[in-house]
Amino acid sequence: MLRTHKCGELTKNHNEQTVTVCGWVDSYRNHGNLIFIDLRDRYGLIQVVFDPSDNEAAHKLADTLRGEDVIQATGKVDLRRADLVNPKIASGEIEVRATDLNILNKAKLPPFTPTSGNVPNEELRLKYRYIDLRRPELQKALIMRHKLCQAVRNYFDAQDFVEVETPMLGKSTPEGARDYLVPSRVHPGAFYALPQSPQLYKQLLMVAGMDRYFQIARCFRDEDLRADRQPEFTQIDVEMSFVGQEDILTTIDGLVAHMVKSVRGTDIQLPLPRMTHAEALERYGNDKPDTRFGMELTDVGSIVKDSGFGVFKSCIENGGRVRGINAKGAADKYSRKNIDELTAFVGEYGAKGLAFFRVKEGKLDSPIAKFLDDDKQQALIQKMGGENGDLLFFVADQPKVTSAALASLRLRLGKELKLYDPMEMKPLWVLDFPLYGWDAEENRWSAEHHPFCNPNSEDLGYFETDPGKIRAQSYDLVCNGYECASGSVRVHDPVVQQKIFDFIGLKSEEAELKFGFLLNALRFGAPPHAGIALGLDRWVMLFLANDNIRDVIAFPKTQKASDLMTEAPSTVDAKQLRELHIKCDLPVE
RNA sequence: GGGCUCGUAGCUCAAUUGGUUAGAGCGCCGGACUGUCGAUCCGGAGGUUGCGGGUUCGAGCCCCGUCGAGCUCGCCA
Repeated sequence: MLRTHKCGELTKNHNEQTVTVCGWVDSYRNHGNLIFIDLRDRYGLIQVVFDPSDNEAAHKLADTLRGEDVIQATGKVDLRRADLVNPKIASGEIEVRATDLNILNKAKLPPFTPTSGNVPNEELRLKYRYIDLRRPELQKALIMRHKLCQAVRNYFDAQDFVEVETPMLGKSTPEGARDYLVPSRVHPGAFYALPQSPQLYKQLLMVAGMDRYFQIARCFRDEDLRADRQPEFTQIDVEMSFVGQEDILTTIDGLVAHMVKSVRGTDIQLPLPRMTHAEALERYGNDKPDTRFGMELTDVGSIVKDSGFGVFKSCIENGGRVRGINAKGAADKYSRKNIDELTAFVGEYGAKGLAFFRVKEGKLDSPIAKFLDDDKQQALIQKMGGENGDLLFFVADQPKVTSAALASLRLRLGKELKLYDPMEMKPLWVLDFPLYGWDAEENRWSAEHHPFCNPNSEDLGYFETDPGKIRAQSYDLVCNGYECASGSVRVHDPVVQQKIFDFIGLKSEEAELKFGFLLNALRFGAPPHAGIALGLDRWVMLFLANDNIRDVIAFPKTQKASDLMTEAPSTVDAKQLRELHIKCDLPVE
């Protein structure tokens, strides 16, 4: 060991002890005859003092120290005089009077100073990620991530779950996200796919009788990225046999409570609230509601359908809806210009306009208020729960557009008006998702969750009449507007599974080819089973109240899925390609 | 694939309507200094304004293209 103590662990209890510490030079203050170094490691800072009367050579060497140099210093821990205590750092009551200095690695001038407080642009941070990761904030995120994983493993282990590793090199399957492919050298022209999730393997583990499985599993999806999406991410993957939906919900309720307790030290009330998919869409406009604040969507179609405002009226006549939200007390906080910006904002979701009214002296104040008579104005104010000073927004459009536009507007206003505490966590279950959605592009029904999800037994009659009405035995766990877990009761009957493949237009030969192993397994004694997967990255984000997934991943990729540090992906040698029987057909400019 | 924002010194940013030699703070280099902790003081170096083209008497600023980063719609069972 090159050190006897960590920088951040020294306290006044170590007074008079001779210690050796190692770390990075965080800052230096050179007074000529007296040199102060703040030495940093993962655990904190300690001030090291070099006095020529302690050791002239060490003092002389300390004169050359600069930021981010890695050093080893030996000396006696000394209580600081009361007037010299630095309350800003944990070890501020003490310092190390160095009698020896060893420069372990003289650092080049770094492209940025990780602990200066001004954070450089992300491009630079990602290129020099190893320097960026010296920032205590990122170290905190990685440590929390580790703690969370530990809590997850403890929770499941205590309940007889077994963590099983499943293959990274698997089979490409239709449905779902685009696969990352890995060419096979020994099977010319054939490819493995990296897992989008261990979905099929975990079901096969149930057939194998593992009964209770979990895995902290890396998953890969080759789709366009977002602030909360990386091409490779981590799932807490769970599957159980001989259980139904209720058992999964209860098990995961317990897991969430355990995670919150482990990370935050606080208790969360169980069971977690539940809401149907239909209710979420109606009240919040999306299937992942942020329930930390109100401002729920209100339908005012019945009031405006025969009003003098043509936009509202014709919208209703054409099968659309008029819905609105009430930004309490925001009438003076949004200028005409701000509202124009909001109009453009909802335009991104297909809304052709954004009607707004300020509630003023008990009436509506707006360029379009004149189209609504007194009775309608009063009815609107009442329905929206309007009070003087409120700002009402309405979108008149096709139902889906009103949902999407108002859901996003609500989130934006909630954030801008600071309607919630960013540290608060409000998880809830969203249940009764539709099993199928109409895929206009492919002109067929397709599975909303995945094709292994069991239909709600009450809805089987809709297969022939109205497939969009079939509810799935699936469930999402939503927290603060993020989908952070998703699962379902699986099909364990090969006949039903075949029927579903038929229904989504997967020809039986193709189903046999792509999923034959699953259908086969279901024929060999498959227990009823159900499962779920939690997005680990998103949970870490939630616990840190962070909205950027890259800040909770040690080595993340950019939006174009490249690694700025290693410069992956990259071209490879012609020899490698030949071995893989691959020729590149690059796009021509 | 579409929309929007950004790119100026090592870093964070500024630069009036398109107008002289592109500035500041931090950092860096040299010097001074025995109690600092965002040390202080004195001096200094540091720029192909991402790249390419265009408009103009004149471009960091306007236009077109391109590269990169971010946000987002589509996409993500």
